[in-house]
Amino acid sequence: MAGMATKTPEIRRRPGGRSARVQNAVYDAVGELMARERPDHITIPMVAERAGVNPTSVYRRWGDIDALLEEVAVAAFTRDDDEVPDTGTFSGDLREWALVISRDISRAHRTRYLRALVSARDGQVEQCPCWTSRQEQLAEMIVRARARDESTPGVEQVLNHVIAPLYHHVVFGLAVDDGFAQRLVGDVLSMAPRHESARAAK
Amino acid sequence: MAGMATKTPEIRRRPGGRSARVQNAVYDAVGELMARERPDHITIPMVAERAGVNPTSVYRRWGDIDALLEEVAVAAFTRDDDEVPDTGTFSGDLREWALVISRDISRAHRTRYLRALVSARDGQVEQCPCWTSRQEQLAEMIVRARARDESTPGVEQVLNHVIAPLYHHVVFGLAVDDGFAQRLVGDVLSMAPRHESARAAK
DNA sequence: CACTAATTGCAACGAACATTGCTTTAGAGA
DNA sequence: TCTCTAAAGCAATGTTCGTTGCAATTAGTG
Repeated sequence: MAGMATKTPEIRRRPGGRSARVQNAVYDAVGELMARERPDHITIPMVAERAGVNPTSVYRRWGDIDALLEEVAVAAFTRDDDEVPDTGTFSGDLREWALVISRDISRAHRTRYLRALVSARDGQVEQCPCWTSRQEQLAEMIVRARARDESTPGVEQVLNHVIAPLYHHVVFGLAVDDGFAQRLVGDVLSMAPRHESARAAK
Repeated sequence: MAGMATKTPEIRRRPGGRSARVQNAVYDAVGELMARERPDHITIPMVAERAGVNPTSVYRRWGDIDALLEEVAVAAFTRDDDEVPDTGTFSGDLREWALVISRDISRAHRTRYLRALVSARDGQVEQCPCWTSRQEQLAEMIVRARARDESTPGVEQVLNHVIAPLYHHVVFGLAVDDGFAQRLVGDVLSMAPRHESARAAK
């Protein structure tokens, strides 16, 4: 599962045909298996059988199970259906934003994918589209708040004290509920803002 | 790798004999392999060969690779050589404590074991001895500080805003250095203390 | 409608892993 | 020292995974 962010989600040469059907079947099969099996116990014959596809096809197209899982994981995380909250106050924005993220990553299959990403990577996990998009959203909220002359924590602080604890809890199997997210937001809002460069604020 | 905290580190029936030699050889082999191979690519024949031991012995004693990796991981994390800092002030204690932990978990093989734990678990990772001992240390520091009439953040806050970010960075492959740990401590010290029950403070 | 190229399915093969019955070794107690 | 027994080694076997050559199918193109 190496090379996560390097592979561009290129369009298949024959989008409407059998290739696409096979790909979808395989994706679905992976999704179903991820819901009930540990990632490192998933094999290509497994997904092939569940997808009603010949294992050879999977081997040829993806090479090994890591590449396949990686591709599906990226696909699962890379959808930008989420919009940046704009409630009028930074605390409101942050609260809503944290809730969305918290509910998102605490869904069962999401947790699996997260863990898969972690265990698969030798090096950096970040630089995945999902992460950078989150950072950009946060930066936007902060810029807007500061334009309103609000005092806000820095990007790094929010990442460290809201995102990190959320992900930590999810990855380590601890409970994550709305209250937890809210408490984190309350904590970070009560922190003294640290001076930091505006590099992350685009 | 399920059942982490359930297995007590029982004493082998023949501590001085061949069993112990085999166990040590296997443990060492796992350690070496963990340093250069992803956990889910490590097989029993691999460790057996490197340990100079018959694979059958490993199969019989540990059952499968997950149980073996789990046992070694616990052994690696379960050593209470760390003592609680006592600098006279809570901020000093916390700083030192964070540094020790930060340096500990950012060592290469430590990172591996952490990731192995994460990917191995379906349920909770916590309740491993290493975690609870950390919590107890923290609680002790807080009790001492409050006995000196210092105002401190709660146990949960420190866990969320110091431990969680540290582990998050390690697990996700981001850089962790002393400065990072220090910044986290600074942040949490500047937070408004939240009222919480004293359940964690023993 | 036919042609061409890509992709899938099929089948056979080799390699690695996992299991089991039996033998041998070595530590512990009498 | 001798005996006993738990654990390790050995060898044979079954299973699953991964690879490869070849035929069949399918989707674009003229």
